Amino acid sequence: MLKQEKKLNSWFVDTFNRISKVEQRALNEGILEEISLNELHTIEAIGIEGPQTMSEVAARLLVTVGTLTISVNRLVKKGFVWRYRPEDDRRVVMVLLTEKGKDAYKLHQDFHGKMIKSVLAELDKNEEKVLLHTMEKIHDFFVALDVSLQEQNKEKAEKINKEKIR
Amino acid sequence: MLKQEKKLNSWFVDTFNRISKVEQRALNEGILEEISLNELHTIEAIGIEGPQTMSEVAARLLVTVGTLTISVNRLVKKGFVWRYRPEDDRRVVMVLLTEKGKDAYKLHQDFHGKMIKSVLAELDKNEEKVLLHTMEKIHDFFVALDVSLQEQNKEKAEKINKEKIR
DNA sequence: GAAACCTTTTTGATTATCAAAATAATTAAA
DNA sequence: TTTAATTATTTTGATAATCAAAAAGGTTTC
Repeated sequence: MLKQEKKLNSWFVDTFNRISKVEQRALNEGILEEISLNELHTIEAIGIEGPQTMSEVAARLLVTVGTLTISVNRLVKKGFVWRYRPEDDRRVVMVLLTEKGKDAYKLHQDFHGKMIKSVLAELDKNEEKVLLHTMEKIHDFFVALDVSLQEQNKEKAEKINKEKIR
Repeated sequence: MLKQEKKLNSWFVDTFNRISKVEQRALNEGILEEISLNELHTIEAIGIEGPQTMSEVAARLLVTVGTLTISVNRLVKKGFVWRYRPEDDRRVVMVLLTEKGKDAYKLHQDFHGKMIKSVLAELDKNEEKVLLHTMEKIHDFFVALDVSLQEQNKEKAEKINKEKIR
């Protein structure tokens, strides 16, 4: 890596580390005191747009459905989430936010909004434009990389499986 | 939030979720197969610049020293890290990377380097310049926010403590 | 109506994390 | 120069997050 790339890299790494700490520390108020950052992200992924299946939410969070089951259990117990099986297809499980869950969602959205606004406040119009452009590129880059790695790992796992069968 | 802010926010959120997944999946090769992403980040924080104290490394990772002790135990057992007490001040514990640890460090740095290069490849010279400037600002912003939230929480904890004593 | 398929939960295991208590070593104070 | 205060780390006890694989409960297909 060149010197500039190194700098950029360490800013990325440290900023990313810090963002989750910041979110965690900001959780110390009101309703949010009784949930973890992860639970909040689950609430965020369920969203206020109406019921979602467990699979949909797990895909959005990039975790297995089993992992989601565990945090949803807790969120239901704490009163942030409702869970039910629809009559038409009783295999699936729908989850949606209760009023309390929606409040938490909104508080977190406000927090994100403030964060974004404060970041943008530091930048001039041109910088803002470049940042938007860059973030889109970075996002797309990671989506593509994620998908291709996922496929690679799948293939690898299948190979191993075949060898086991032999 | 305005439309642009919303976009920026959702890129942040999703990129954020994905980066750790991507790094995890990319770990599925060679030496890196035997360590977790977190352990790799510990290796990254120890670095190749020579021995560091436990406290220094913990501060860099933004975790408690107790947490670090646990992952260093494992890294020592797996042969990535050396640990010793220096003669001149036997309170502190120094950690440093073994050859194997350095190899892992370099592999991970290469991965980061590729990541940075692919992002920069999408930008023209001017955008690159602006991005560097912008990321520095964003980084500093989050460091400042993190520090101030940390202080707030400390004060709050002290208040609660005083009330308990009364 | 049995077999194949789909969706979720459960199980068993590991890792990451913290706060608080315990341990070990040094420095300051009496 | 023993005692107290300070510093640095580890241990302990507890909880949360995670996965893969097995189990359970439904639906479709043949």
